[in-house]
Amino acid sequence: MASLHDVARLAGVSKSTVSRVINDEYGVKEATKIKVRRAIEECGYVVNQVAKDLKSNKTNLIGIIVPRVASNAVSQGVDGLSKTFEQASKHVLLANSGLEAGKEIQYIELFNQKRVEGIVMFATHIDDALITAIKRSRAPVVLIGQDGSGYNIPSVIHDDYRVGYCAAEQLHRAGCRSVGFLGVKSDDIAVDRQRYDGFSNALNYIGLSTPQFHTQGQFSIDSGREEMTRLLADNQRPDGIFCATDRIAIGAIQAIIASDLKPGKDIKVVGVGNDEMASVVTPGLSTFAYAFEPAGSNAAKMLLEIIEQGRSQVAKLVLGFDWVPRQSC
Amino acid sequence: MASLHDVARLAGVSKSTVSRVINDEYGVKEATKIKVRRAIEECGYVVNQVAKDLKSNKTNLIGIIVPRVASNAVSQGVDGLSKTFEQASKHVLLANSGLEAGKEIQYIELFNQKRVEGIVMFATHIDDALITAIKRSRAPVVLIGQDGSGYNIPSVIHDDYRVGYCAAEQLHRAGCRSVGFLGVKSDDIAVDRQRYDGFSNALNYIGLSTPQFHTQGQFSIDSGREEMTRLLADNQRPDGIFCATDRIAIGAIQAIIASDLKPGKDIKVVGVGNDEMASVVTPGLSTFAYAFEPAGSNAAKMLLEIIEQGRSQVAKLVLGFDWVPRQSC
DNA sequence: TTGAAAGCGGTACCAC
DNA sequence: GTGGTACCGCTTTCAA
Repeated sequence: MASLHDVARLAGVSKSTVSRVINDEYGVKEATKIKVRRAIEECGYVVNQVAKDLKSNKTNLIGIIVPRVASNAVSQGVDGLSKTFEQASKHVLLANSGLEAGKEIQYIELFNQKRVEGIVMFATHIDDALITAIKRSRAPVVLIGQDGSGYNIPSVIHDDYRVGYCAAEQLHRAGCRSVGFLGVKSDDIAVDRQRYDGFSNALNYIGLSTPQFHTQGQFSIDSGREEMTRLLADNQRPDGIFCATDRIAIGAIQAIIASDLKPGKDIKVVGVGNDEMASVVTPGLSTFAYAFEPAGSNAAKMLLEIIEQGRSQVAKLVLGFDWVPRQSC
Repeated sequence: MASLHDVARLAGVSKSTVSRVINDEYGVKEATKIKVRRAIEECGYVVNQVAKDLKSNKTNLIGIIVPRVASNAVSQGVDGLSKTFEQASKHVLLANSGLEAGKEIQYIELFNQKRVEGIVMFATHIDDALITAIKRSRAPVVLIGQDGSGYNIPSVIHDDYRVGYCAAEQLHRAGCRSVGFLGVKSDDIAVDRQRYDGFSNALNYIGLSTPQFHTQGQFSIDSGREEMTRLLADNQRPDGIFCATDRIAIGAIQAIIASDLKPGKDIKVVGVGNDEMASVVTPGLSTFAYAFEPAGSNAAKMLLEIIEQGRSQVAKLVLGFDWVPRQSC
């Protein structure tokens, strides 16, 4: 592959001159410019950004770590991130941990070797190893989805506690007296713990009894259906359920229908996220719309501020949500 | 940031020795190894991959260009790509063109400057400028979603012609006599042209009349609903419709219901893709399941083969699909 | 077993 | 206006 040196030889000038032409610097005679441009064309020269990055000690690179791409929260978040970074002339390295433990940490190290200027990570959980890895990282890290601000890691999160609280209020307002929670594994603070706590505390405040149940399934329609089927078979008969995600809620609705009960009437159902699916199921799923793409663009802005100013004014950004009432509650 | 040189000074050895220790090479005395490792620890040295890449003239980098991430086809495809590349120790640069014309071409050039070893592109259309840019690219390019094999560009596509053909057969088998097509803009060869042609030719072969209509909307539920509403208002009364995508089909179903007709009975509806939404709408949407993640992993394998062998055995990979019958047809 | 030095492809300072 | 040269951080002979 042709280098500056080759171009210089071909044009009969020095590397310095070629460099000047390429970078549109002042003080090069028009005639030489033309010579050089012809030489560039002739040998198909393409700038070597690797060499430039080394020399300038700057990569304009941002690393993004995701557990998987094919999820509403992540794919929309990545769109928000990449658009914002693109505007700031940053380029994006994408790493997919595939939910394998330890992979995120490897990627943080790899990204530091690649001299990224910052890292955005979609977190599914937080543990000590991860925190240590983030602390060791030269490149600043911003978290999306889980709150790391307690460990001094800037984070963009959704208002998971309050969404649980509001869910209880909505179910109560709809006349429910006996309710439960379909959650996920408990090390997911944002999705399970926070939403459950908000829900539970609101029930308490309202004067209803604590949740009848708190299942711990997966992030899928199937899992929601199975958990709900099991509960109904167990003779659990709530009049309202709050589901940690819309997919779980949709599965629950299917189970309710399969038991010859009417979701939205016999049992009210509330989800979280406002997945597009929520708008097409029957009955329509009442849910809380989360701002997934803004989560990405805000995280990007925070990270850019940290990169440019050395620190961010905001330690934690909590995004609001909107209640989207449909037929299920 | 500490460099080899700093470590060497701290350990009282030469850069060469430090390099040997870092890369686990033979012939370094145990005692020196220990000295060096302590020095590395002490100054928090992290390998500079940029310098390594320059020196070795190898980046292990792959560029991926997408129109957006938040789409079923793309997000699943990217999962397939990133998993396969990860296994081959390649890293992924992600560029989001945001559907802006010309952006893809800029990214191809940028990726070449960054010395990526190959590029995968999710194409929404193909034009001369794009083909020229791909031809000029040093890094080999593999297309996903549109067929560039006619221009000698390796491509992974779905069997869009045949899906149209099968859709006609399914509608016919379900008793339809008068059918139409809800498409997208016609420069989308794969999604509009191919599916329509297969559909139309099958009708002809079967002995039914050609499609009553061929609309050109967007890739959205709303667009599908609007087009179908307009058709029904126009006194079009097909007994079957084939929709270029599941979202369009879901919109159409909504419009049919809003007109007090029964989708799946008065008007049969068939989609393409097997979006998860198709399984949760009522009536369930009959559709063809596309292999989005395999599209990604196969494209990755093709690209890796080209990078390693210099060329690929396969010029074009056509992925099959499965008929997923539900209530809408 | 270790070190000195050249070079990867650029940039930038200093001469001429 | 243009060229020579040192250097960014690493690897890799070649010598010692």
